[in-house]
Amino acid sequence: MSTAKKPNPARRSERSRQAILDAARELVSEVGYAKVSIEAIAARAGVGKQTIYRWWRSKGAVVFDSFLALSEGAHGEGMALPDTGDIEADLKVVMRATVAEFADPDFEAPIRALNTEIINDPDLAAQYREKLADPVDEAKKVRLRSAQRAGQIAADADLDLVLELLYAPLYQRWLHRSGPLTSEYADALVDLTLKAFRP
Amino acid sequence: MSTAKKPNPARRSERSRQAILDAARELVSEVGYAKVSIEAIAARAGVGKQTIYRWWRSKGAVVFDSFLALSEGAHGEGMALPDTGDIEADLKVVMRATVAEFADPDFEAPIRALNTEIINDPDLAAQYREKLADPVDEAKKVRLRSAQRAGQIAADADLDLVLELLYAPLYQRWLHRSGPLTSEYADALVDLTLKAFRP
DNA sequence: CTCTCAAGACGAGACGTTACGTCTCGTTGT
DNA sequence: ACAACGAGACGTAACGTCTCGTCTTGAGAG
Repeated sequence: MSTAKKPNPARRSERSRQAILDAARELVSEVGYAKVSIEAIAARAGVGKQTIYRWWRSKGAVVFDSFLALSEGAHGEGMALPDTGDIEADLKVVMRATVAEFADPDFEAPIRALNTEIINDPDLAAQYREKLADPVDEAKKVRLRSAQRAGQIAADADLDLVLELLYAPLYQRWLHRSGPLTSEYADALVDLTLKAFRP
Repeated sequence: MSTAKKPNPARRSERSRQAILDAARELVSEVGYAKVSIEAIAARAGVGKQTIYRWWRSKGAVVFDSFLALSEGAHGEGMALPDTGDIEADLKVVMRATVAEFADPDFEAPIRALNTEIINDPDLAAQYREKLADPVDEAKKVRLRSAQRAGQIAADADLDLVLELLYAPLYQRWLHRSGPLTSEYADALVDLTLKAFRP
């Protein structure tokens, strides 16, 4: 029997929750993830430390939630990929957009922070996949299935594998800073992946 | 003009250096990277804290060096890949070995710790590529060039791209715990990559 | 080639600081 | 009313700097 007393979520202060999430996001951008402390988040949010410890189990969880809140609401129909009937062209558009996104310095710090936490915390990793990665991947798979029906991709292709071949090299190059992320690189990945999964 | 006084490396105590590196490696295995402190390393090594701060600029740098020391000496001819003339078979052997390595719990903690540091410290990332990744990649490229001469891989293939297609999906799957790492998976990556780069 | 011997790296640990996570306090809001 | 709240005190841990003597070492003297 766990003696843990559970706070009542119904009485939770939405104002404080928002202030904490905002403060966390701001601080990560300003001083970098490693230098952010829970005390600093509490001070910036004008909140008692206990209010943070009551609802989150670590700094990583707070920061993770603050990022999650950002991309919420983007989970409607707006995330459907373009479908012109030309899978190569459509994928290149999407991959080039991803490259551009990774090049934005404003995304650099938060995404690296996110990855740092995900690597070391299986719980957060699961939450990340469930709330962020899986929905986005599913949207991409919708487009890939359409390509399968059009005979542009092998009908028996493992779509998870397709996505890995497309995105993992890009992701690794960015994470390790092991090479330039250019439009040409994005195009090359699309060409190679389509060749690998050609019917 | 930097006013920093530089310690004289010629007078450095090799005994202390080794003790620190050993202590760091042990502690990471025992309690996990996040919970390792410089004070604990110093205590375990029987060394003054200043001796650590004198030669390393952060905990990450110490731990990184301790891993680096492990794989030193493996940089001879012993790291050449098998070359039976059959690139598919040879790559599958190597990839299956990599999968097995990643599955070893003893490697789990150190490699995740290493990646945590590399993501957030461009300096360590550069050192990692120079001292570890590049030499290993070069050995793999030797085998790939042999395959190119044998007409098993397109002569104009970008070998860095070949390696990324092979390893990045594996690496990402392990890092994010987003799927099982099996021999079948390793084989699939080899098959797909070879198809993508077929002449 | 051996013998000094000062420079400086060393082990130990004190120091002030920061942040941790827990724990009261009154206060506020539902 | 009661539980979550803002505020902040508390003991602990580790930070990075610093000052002690002590021990090592390499360059010059013999």
